[in-house]
Amino acid sequence: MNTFGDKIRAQREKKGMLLRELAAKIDLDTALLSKVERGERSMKKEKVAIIAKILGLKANDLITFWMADKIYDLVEDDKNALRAISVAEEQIKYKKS
Amino acid sequence: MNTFGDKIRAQREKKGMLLRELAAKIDLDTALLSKVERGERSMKKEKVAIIAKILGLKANDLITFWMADKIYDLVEDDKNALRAISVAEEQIKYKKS
DNA sequence: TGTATATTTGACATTATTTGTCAAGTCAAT
DNA sequence: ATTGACTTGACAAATAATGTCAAATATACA
Repeated sequence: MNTFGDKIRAQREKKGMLLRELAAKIDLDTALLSKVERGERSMKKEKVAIIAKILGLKANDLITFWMADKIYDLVEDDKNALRAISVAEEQIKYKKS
Repeated sequence: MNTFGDKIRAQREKKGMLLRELAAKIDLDTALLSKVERGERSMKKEKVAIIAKILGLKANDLITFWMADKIYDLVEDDKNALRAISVAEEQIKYKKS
């Protein structure tokens, strides 16, 4: 799953921006950004808000997709994935209360 | 959050097993197992099924808690945690279909 | 065709995080 | 005060994540 990469690629192209242009703006190697957009690599969380600003996307949305991809990578090959997600959700909800 | 550690400590004590006994059986340093039980450290996923068998717990349940803790650690300090979990859940469900 | 530009690929280097180890420490019971 | 069980903290080793570069590929088009 690569929601995050898809989002930024779509928005970058919508803005008519080159991969290397965006890479330069966020101080990331072009090759790495290419991999991030295709979901082959992940990028550091602290760059997500920066890229959101440059692309004119909501930082919270982009961070959400970034985290969702991380969660997906963590559990995807396990049959207990949905149960684990559900337990984690309860833990978060409990913490909030 | 430390569901996994709590589960194994509770079950170990229920069985009257010493920390170092369990540690020896699963080939883990006693100090490390102590930290795992208290949630200060995580253990490798491949040891989870082994420890489940020794303690007489269902491996799938223990793995589920182990993963839930991992997800929790990943998102806990972010306000988008619940949204991210929800997106990941959809991704898993979508993949299955 | 062939050249220019954009992106991708793969191998490798660097850095960060996780996992493991040990010695010394605490604590409770005797 | 000695013993046994566990904990703590500093450090080491192993693994994973991130970054870099040069070469490969692809696409447009003169």
